[in-house]
Amino acid sequence: MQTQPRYAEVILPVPLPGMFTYAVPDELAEQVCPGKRVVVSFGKKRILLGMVRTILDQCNDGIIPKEILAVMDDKPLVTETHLSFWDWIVQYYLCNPGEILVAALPGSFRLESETGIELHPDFDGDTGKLSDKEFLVVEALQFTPRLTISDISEIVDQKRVMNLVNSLIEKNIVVSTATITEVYRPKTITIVRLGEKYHAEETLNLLMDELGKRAFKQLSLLMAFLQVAGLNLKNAAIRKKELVLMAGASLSAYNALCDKGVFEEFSEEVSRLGNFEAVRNINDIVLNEMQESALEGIQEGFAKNLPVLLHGVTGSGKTEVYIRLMNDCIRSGRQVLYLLPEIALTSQIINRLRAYFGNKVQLFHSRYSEQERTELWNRIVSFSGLHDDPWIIVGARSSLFLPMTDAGLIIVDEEHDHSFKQFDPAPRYQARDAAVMLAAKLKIPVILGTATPSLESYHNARTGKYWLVNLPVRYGKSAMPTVYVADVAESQRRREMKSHFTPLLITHIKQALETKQQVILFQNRRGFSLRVFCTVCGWHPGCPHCDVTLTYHKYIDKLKCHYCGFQTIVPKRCSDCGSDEVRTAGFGTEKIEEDIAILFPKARVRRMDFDTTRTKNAYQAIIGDFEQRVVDILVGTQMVTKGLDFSNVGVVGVMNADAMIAFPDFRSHERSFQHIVQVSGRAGRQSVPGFVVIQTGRPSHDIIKLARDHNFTGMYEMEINERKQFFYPPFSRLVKIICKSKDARILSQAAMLLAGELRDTLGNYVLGPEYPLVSKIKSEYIRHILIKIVPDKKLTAKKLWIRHKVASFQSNDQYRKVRFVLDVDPY
DNA sequence: AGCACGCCGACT
DNA sequence: GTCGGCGTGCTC
Repeated sequence: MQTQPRYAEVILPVPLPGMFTYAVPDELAEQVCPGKRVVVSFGKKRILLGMVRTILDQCNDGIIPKEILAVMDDKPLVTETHLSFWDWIVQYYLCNPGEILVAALPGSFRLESETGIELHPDFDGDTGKLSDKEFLVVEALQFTPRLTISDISEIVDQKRVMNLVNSLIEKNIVVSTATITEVYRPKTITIVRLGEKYHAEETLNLLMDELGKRAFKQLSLLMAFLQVAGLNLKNAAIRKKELVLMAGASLSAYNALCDKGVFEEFSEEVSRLGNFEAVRNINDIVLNEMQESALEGIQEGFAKNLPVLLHGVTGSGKTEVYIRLMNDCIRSGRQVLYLLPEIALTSQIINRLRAYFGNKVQLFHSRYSEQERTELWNRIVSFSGLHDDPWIIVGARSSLFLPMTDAGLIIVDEEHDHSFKQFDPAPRYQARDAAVMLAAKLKIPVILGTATPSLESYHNARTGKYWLVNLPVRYGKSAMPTVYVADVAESQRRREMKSHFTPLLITHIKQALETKQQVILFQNRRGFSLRVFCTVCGWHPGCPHCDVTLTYHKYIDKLKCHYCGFQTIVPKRCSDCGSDEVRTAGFGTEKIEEDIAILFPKARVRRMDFDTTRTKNAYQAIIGDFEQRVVDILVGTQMVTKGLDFSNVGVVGVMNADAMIAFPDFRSHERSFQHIVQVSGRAGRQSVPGFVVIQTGRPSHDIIKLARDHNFTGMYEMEINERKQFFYPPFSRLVKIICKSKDARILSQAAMLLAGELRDTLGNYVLGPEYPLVSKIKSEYIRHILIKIVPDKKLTAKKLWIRHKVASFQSNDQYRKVRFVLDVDPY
């Protein structure tokens, strides 16, 4: 016999440590349970939707709990396992539970109320004793039943409005209300049917004669309807939009027919998530010998209950292996979660998966609208194993929080990718690592797949924590691409460079275009784009709010800051020495796009970078065009390096490998290797032989040679030794403390002092404070303190200690203005 | 994070 | 007086 819940610990959508205890009123006792949302009052005015985490039968001393006001859900939205996963993230990544709630639930599930006022039911309409402003408010309330505080602000054109509101409340003229409204509405479409009267042939013929005399547009609407309906007059239903479009008629003609009762409108609920038919059979997938043995290897790892690291070279056919595993999982009645690092990749993979699994596949990522997310959540919560239920979720890192009730397999593709780590805002979690933890909690298998494993994962495989499976050969007839290293310095000396292209790269591009093959050009950073500088004194305009040089954007003919969005016109004169010798230099994707168009005027060039992929479908459009071969040359940033699968790429050019390698960061070599090998992997899939040209000023650099030879283990051995020697991950764990303040002096002081205090206990495991690469963003100065921790049993305790230390330091009166952000396992 | 409260300077 | 600005403290 279970006792009645008396108290509940509730997670609230606020960035505060810990949870809040609320009393469970008797009438709600049967409904309250972990994983359901509840309405509670928080602070003086706020009404919030929170998530019940635990039931308590006692309440801690010293707090007077308020009562839960209402329970929002019939059944838990989130399972106990997922809630315990949330607990883990809070503890491991040192964030607040509320931050996870915000990251996990679609906005519409955690709506916050806005306080408002309504007319008091007993108000007699006597406005005589009111001030002018009070009168304005009361007058407005005659027209709208409810006003929010900000509405009132606007009406009386005054910022502070509480005095006014309070006086109205005291006079019993208005009452204050706070309501929670759920905003999710299913999407509906309008369906048109033929009015019953016209089901009979005679009436219909009469009508047509009638319309034929003068109402031609109406007639054409009717004809269009009949054409689609065919013999099925009675039951035919057509979308209003389609019908009007087909007939080329206007809405007024359509409405006229509705008024006559010829057409009847119905509204029908439809999914925002689309509808897809499976067009291919799983059995058509024929795995080669290598893939078969990889599949066996994976199953062996599953049997040992170990996370599996699938190291398959680019183009080795990992996806086919995944599809087989997914199919097995689904057939055993369980769901699959397929994580990808970025939206750019989802659009390609989703098409491949939908061909086999149709509606069973659902996409999910941050560019989904609130409504779409809510619909998917609802469908997942009510998952019951039906044919069209969401069996396979393909998504970016936030899909880890989808409350899948019957998950049976997690796949993390491109596991090495850094965008699995969320940086801002909290929770700053690494989705790949979190996925391994989630799988452990769910007691289900997990695969991490990649052509270039992260050092961390590969180290785990070497030390027996993960199970390693190799897929060392490309699928089908394609061979690994031939990689050339082009010496930029040498070509410059010989004056053979054309813009930023070496003769070697140009030759290969030309060859590829002549044989109707496509080209991908990779330029590593947007930051390396055009800058404006004075040729006399070297002055270059920087952002007034950030510690960066402004970059020139041709399409708007302006200088722009990539950190805060600040824009300004290009100065005609140097503001330092006054000369008018202001020029642009450097090269970004935009510049390359421009230069390549001059070198190959007939080629169709497209650019894929941050600027050209802002909208939800922009990726898909560019990738689609490239797939359809509407584009010959694709110029892009990191986005083009990632797991995209094109069948006709003859040449890949790495425009400048050096900036990547020289990046001041202990992961720069690993990252450069990954980028070069990944982008090279886009070349020569299927039967086309592929070529890669890496342009560099340092052709003898180890990383260049290793990447040229696709020598992953060579890179691993070299880098892992460095990591060991300097005690970096995977041998240590890192916690970065990011210190921010608008006051540069206080910040320096505080960071120095905090680092000193930490050093007193942790010794030289504390590095810094250091100036980060960009030491000022949006008028805020920044310092980093880095702490290395031995990853032993005390890891969690040590992290908690750091958290407490920082919190107590922050309560120092002097350093109130400094904010400290903790980033665990930073990138 | 929000939100209220309280204190101070500016303005009708 | 009253309003806006901003620093401070609290939220079960």
